[in-house]
Amino acid sequence: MNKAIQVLIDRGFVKACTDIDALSDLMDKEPVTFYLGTDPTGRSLHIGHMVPFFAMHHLQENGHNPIALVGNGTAMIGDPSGKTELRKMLSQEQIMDNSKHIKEQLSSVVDFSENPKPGMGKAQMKFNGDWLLNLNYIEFLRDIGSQFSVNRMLTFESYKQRLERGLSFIEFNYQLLQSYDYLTLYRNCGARLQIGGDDQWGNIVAGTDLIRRLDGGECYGLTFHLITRADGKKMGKSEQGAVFIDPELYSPYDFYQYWRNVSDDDVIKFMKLFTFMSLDEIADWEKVNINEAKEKLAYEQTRIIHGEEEASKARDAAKAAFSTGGDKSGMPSLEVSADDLKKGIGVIDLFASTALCKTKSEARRLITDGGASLNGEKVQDLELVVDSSFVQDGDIILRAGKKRFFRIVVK
RNA sequence: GGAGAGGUUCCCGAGUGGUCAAAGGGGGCAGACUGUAAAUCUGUUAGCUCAGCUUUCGAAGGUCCGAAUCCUUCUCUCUCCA
Repeated sequence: MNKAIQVLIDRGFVKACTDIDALSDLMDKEPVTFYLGTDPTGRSLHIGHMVPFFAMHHLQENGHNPIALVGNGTAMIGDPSGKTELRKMLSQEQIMDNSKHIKEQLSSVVDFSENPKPGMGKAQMKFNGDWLLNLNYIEFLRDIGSQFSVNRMLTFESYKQRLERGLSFIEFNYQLLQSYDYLTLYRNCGARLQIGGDDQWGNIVAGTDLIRRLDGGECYGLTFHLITRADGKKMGKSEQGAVFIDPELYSPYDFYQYWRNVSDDDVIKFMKLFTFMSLDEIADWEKVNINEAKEKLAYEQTRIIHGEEEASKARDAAKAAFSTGGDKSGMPSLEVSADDLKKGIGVIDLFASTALCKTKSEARRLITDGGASLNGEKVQDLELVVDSSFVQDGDIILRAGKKRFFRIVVK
């Protein structure tokens, strides 16, 4: 088996391949240009999106050339695969704005530099709007549409669910557009492989079929497991919503905490998928205390996404919160002026002004339930007024429940 | 175009004139137990100036002392027919 593919198999990525032996031979023979598409439907990617990009990283490291395709064209349509409902229509401006963010975010995992290190593949980024947005409808139907059998499409697993709940024609076209992407990248960039999550299987196979029919070219598809957590929840979803890559939407501290709190059963699996640690190193972590392994996982993952400095800050802040010592500065915080504090702030207002509680009712409830603490002391009184006398070492530490901390910094 | 069904609080889903801020489940939050894990049990889950008040049941009007529940118009979704 080809080395690059073996890496992906060993790390637990691979779910299915159109022809793994043929693909392996091809990759042994020459560097392969491969692509992965993402539709910019949100302002930020979340960690669930990242699995195939980590795979892309490993393939690049082994000398193959990635194309990150940003679907600013397909984002106008919406992919029905794996979804139960029609995607909300996005405006062109939103999509372009999203695309910009995504480009930056991918750089943490994939090296887009002009001159990558020797032995590494050269990566590029493409936008499918470049060829999709100005398509001529009639021409497209004649050239591409004629190659697709509706009967066959209807048998695809990805449409089954939607056939029951309703599928609009616009989404039914998605597969044709994604196939056309593949065809275009095959023709213009020599792409021979498309990778993606397993929900993309149908779309990917449709693409290889199209290329074979029109150009007689042999191309491949490789899909990865859709990652689920041991508790059955969707990867990348936290209680608050998606775990975004963008630090504005999801702070590095919370990001670190997300990984710090994964289930025992997921730790090793996630190390393989979401870090660049070698398999040998991971095997060593398997032997040590599971809690330390979680810390390592959280640190590594945060380092990759947010950088060394943020990762250390997040780790120190977590230490400060959960044990003693450590630098608290990475903890989510809010500045309050010394004057305001002198006057005193009601506990309810104080909690409600932080990310700990969204509303005053929620703050009231939290205190009533006995889940709120100030500097480690449980808040008993709803009427309590917090003033300067509560300040210790320049700040006040609020806590909701056992593990949500917030720092009030006096200015 | 015709016929029918339906849009309920974060989600699913009850509710057909007052006892409805709305059953039940899921999810979330909190408490107990723990290892910042899982499982389990308990409480809680619209907002606020919180034993009171205000805004919610697709939208806008109307009937009534009183509507999520009745009427009118609009709108969206689904199913069947052409």
